[in-house]
Amino acid sequence: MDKRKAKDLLSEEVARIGKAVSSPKRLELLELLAQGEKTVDALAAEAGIDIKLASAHLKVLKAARLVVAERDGRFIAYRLSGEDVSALWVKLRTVAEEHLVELKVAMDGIFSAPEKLDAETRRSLMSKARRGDVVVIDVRPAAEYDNGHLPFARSMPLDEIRQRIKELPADKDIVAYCRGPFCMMSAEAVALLQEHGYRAQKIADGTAEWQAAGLPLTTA
Amino acid sequence: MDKRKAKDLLSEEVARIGKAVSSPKRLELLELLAQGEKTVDALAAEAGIDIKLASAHLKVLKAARLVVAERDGRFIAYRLSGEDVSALWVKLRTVAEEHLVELKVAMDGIFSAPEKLDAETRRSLMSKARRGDVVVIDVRPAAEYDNGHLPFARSMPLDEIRQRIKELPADKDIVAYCRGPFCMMSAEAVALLQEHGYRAQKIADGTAEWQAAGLPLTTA
DNA sequence: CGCATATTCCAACGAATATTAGAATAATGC
DNA sequence: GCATTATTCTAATATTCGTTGGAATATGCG
Repeated sequence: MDKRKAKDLLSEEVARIGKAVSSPKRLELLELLAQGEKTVDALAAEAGIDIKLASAHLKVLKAARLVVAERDGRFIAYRLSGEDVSALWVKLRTVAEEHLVELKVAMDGIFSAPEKLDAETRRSLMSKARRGDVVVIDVRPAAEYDNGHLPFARSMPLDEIRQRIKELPADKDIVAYCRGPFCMMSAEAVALLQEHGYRAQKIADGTAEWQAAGLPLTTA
Repeated sequence: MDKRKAKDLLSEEVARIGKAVSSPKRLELLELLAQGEKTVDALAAEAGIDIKLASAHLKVLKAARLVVAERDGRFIAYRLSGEDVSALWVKLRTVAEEHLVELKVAMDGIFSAPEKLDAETRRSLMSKARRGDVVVIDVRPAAEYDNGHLPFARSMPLDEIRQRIKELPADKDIVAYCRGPFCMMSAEAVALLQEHGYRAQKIADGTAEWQAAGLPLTTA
């Protein structure tokens, strides 16, 4: 029967996407690229791998059309080929979080307070932020903030908080977010702020999670 | 820095899900399981592979916690471990459909009319079905229909259509669906109905797509 | 108990993959 | 044009994965 061959062909094509997301390193690259366009250089440095290896992995992602490359002067910038790729990364991660006990255990060991958000919490956070009852800070590097951020959030990169801490109101609740549930920057920011007497907490959402929940981002 | 190790650990866990969905055969098994619980036997037969191989692939899926097995008498029935797994399959497929030119070409070669649905089309289909202006038929095996089906749809398995064709109204539009965009049953059903003078068309959605679009199923 | 059926386990092979090192390419700036 | 920087390509390695065949396990039935 020829139906078999047709079906195999279709499954094989989808498996190209599956293969692309079957490597830990590539998933980390996707998470980074979900924050915006980045050079091979920057990706390798942030993922803690050799540039050659990063290049090889990016080639695989490109072959699966999950990312596109564009030369920008001497550098080559990679970016996700669409919003749906970011959503796929979120879906993979949430399925893993839901079903893999090992991942739950690992996360409990790394993050003291998970702070997962549901639709209602997200909504109430936004109305509080709109009224100014809480200050939402984006602790990622400024370039990532510029690429898109939560509504009403202000940029306060982790490595600038020490110097700029005076800019934050001491009498208000501060909510920090970063790249998502696997990112440790918001936790560090919260620790730093609490040391200085601020009422700070983190949320697990990053821009990818926010967008996957159907909520809009602000692109400055 | 220890952050690296933590991050690697988290990525590795998610990659377990990625690895599980990196094989064409396993994806096909997931598509089948999205239609409901099935035995190893049935899965192997429908996927066109050896039982041993099916068992091996199911073991991988089970290790990634995407499926759960339960012994039922002499048989072992597998089922998806959650609705989110079905949604992951849909997401993988839609990303592939969106970005892989090769897949688009392959689908154009296999299916003459794609009939993708958007939110508005789905809504209008349902109101027409509710009013009885169209007859929605589920051409999958009866067991899959029983496991969950589109609202207002009636079961009319592909291999029973010939005998039961008189049950269908000749003066109404008939809309057939099956397991999803990769499934060929609805196309065959439509061809058969049109041969007999019925006004029939297919839609790409299966129950997984319907559910992933946020719409409810009916479980008989 | 012993036989039939359904499924898994084990071993083995070739194919595909991740990683590293070294050479090659491509654009920039003097 | 030449050195510099960023990236990719090629080749080589160890490892993992898909697949198949044969043995083992578990359940139901007479």
